Amino acid sequence: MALATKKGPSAKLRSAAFKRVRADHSAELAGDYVEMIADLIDERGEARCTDIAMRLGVANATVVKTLRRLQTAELVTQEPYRAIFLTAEGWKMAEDGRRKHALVEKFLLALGVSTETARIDSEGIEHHVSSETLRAMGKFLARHGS
Amino acid sequence: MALATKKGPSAKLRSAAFKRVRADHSAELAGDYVEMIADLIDERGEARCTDIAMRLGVANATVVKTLRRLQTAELVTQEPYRAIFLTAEGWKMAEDGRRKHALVEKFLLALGVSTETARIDSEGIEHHVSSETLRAMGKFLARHGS
DNA sequence: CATATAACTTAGCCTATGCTAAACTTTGGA
DNA sequence: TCCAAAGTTTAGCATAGGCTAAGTTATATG
Ligand SMILES: [Mn+2]
Ligand SMILES: [Mn+2]
Ligand SMILES: [Mn+2]
Ligand SMILES: [Mn+2]
Repeated sequence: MALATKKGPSAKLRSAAFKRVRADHSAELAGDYVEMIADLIDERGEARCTDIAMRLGVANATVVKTLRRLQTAELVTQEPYRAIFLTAEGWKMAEDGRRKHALVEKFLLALGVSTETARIDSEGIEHHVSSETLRAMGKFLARHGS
Repeated sequence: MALATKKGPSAKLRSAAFKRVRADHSAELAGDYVEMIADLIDERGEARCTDIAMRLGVANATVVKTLRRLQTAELVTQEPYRAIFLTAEGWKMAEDGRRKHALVEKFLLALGVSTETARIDSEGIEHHVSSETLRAMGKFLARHGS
């Protein structure tokens, strides 16, 4: 068959995209947690398991287990039955995440979607936006949107 | 503390975003598989485990196991040691996915990012774009870009 | 100041998604 | 034709991220 076989990138290059997605996803939960913990500390002075569980829409026990991993990763500290704190590294990750998240959300708004949709879609999209794309979104915002 | 406490959406509303992300993620693998199977069938006449494993960058056994789930979900059919086929539902999902994926990728290009970055970022972003955002991207493409 | 309630933790379970190693089929060449 | 290589499947393992139910600690209030 002498079909044009317009072939895309090599298998090697192709797999790079999926590897990036898998890497994004394995960093995602940690990013959302530290961002939320930072928000809770700023908003109400402290972050507690229950608030995180509420906001994420998962069971309390799930939060407890995840926090253990974040402790191992040196992103948070916690004494039993006490509030949760961020390490320096945790704060850095939270702030990077907030910046990126806010930019993506503002970008979607500037693109013309509703407040609700921007809020919801940005929660997933934020984790897959490379720095190059983030810059492009920033430029768009500078031209259009606020 | 009489801080302004500019509070965002209710916890209930907030959790909706994370629930959407979790739902997106649980649909994601199936979407990527059927899209890739459709591509392989179109490009080379048939889809085999090995090709999928190569392109995804995972082990063969992982693909075999995932295909079992997709069979249960009635998205693909397969006889032992034979090529993989899509059901009618599988083709529909593949085509919807291709449309969305292509639009997101073209949108990123129109936004000004490189071919490589558009290809890579769109692989993750496509799964978190609501129909409203997709429409907004379509409008942007109509104005700018090709 | 005692105790009921709220918050937190533990235990035990599940599914999805990954891996390696070993076994089994298919198939193209010699 | 037959057999080695390529492709496929199975078995067994691991981790992440969910859940419920039951136990433990802290705390607010009567
Ligand atoms: Mn997020
Ligand atoms: Mn994602
Ligand atoms: Mn896709
Ligand atoms: Mn994808």
